[in-house]
Amino acid sequence: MSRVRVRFAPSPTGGLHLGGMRTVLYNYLFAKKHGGDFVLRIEDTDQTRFVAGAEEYIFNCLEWCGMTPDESSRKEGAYGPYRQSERKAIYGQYAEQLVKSGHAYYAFDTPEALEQMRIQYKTEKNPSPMYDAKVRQYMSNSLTCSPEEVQRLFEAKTPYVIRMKMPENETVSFTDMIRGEISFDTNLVDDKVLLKSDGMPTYHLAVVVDDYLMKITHAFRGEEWLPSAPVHLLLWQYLGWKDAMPQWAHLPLILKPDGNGKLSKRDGDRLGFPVFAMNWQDPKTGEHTEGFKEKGFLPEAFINMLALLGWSSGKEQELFSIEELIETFSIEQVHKGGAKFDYEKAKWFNHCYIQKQQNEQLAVLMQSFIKTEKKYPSDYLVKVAGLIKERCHLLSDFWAQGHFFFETPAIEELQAIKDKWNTDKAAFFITWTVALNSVTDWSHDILEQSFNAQVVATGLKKGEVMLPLRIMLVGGKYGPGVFDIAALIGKEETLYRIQQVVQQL
RNA sequence: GGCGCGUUGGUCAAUCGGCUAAGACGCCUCCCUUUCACGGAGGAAUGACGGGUUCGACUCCCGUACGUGCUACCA
Repeated sequence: MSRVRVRFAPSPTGGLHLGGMRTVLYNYLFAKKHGGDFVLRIEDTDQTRFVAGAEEYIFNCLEWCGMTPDESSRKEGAYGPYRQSERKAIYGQYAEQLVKSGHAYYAFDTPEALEQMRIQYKTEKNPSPMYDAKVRQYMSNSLTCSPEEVQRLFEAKTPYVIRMKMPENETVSFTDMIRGEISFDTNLVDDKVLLKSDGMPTYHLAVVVDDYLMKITHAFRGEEWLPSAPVHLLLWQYLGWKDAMPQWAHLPLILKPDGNGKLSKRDGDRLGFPVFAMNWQDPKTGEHTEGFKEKGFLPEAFINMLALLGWSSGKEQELFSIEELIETFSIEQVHKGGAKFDYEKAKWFNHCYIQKQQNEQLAVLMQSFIKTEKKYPSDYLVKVAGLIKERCHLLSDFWAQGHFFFETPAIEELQAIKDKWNTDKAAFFITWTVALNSVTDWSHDILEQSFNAQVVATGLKKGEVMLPLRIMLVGGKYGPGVFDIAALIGKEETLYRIQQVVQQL
């Protein structure tokens, strides 16, 4: 069998969403598992939808996840160029070849004529008429015009497209790697435009030609492409490449968490979670969309979560390293049905990966979330990371969970102390801070011993003074052990915080 | 409307004719922790519906319903 070659073929039109990233992942895993090549091909045949920066953005997203293509516009292999706009000259000849063999024809219909046709043939039973075998005989094309007329139109530089001539009464079928046997009736498929009037191919011609020329062996794409599969199948056949056709797999959709339908950027905005892999700013509207990366996701967690959204290994294991995914993944085990995206579960994955992460690395990752000007030594950050990591689902939780390591906190829960405050407690803290003043070995154990001794000496219950102490140091009822916190923030700051609060009571 | 595809707890899902239907997320209770979290122990919650086939069906077949995708000189 020939070397496995797969491709991810996005249009550079905007942010890369979950569905797109998952398509990349499955392609990548499949390629690596079979020792094949992972190709990135930019499908920029629609010049009206071109968005500046979108291609670079795609590269950035793949890089963040460590899924670098083996061949791409940045790393030319033997099958370039990898940008369809730069391959424009290639497609025309194949379209012409199809015209010669009788599988395609020139069509001169203006946009107005097409619209007119759709209105004319529209009925209640057929709300969207197709340019098909019946309709094409009433349109302006090389099937209805005489050769002389066609010649005249060419000479007059009349804009034209090349349309595929769909056969009548045929059944086209193929085996999808996920869904099995699928078949279509050609009477229900229209004469797709293959080559546009600007000389650019449409997706239909371009995928087939490029997949052939790039020797793609397996083609994975979203389920939304299923209805046009017969067009592609026939093209492979008419171009005489049937034996080289890749195996197809149509991936299920990723659905919105509530209600029904395909997950869209809007849902993320509405429900408060990212949909794009990384931050994306639309150059035209200036609209900014937060990505998983900037939201505080670790790429390993993001990938793990994505892999299991529509695929299952069949085992109980849920945490997979990229190597394990490559080892375990199989396209046949991808589900047929769409999966609703669950942000809570996504955060759970991230939480797991944060726990696995070394404190040293976490400290570096968390740095961008510190909101104070002051710089802290890295070993301080490492200690903080170790103390609060288990409370974080996102890297961005770092601040909410550990801000008091970097600033004197506002006392949110002052009332909780006030309610049960009395002179005994006030005396406790005053005498304890005095005792603390002479402590030289400022460590967790010493602090705890000192505190316990003071509790015994005053006859108070430990719990009565523990909670106030926590609130004095943290501002609220949360966070790591109080003596850990005190030990880390240091003597001066600890005493300062206690005194500040005691004064307010 | 037509065509395609899909349908196991709230969500992700296991099962490839033997089910008293795994597991995970989330939720609830309890334990641990004089905070929160982590961890531990429990709990509630599932085969869209109707027909077949079969000793036996969540698993196979057929209908129905529902959902979703497509139906552009967009991908």
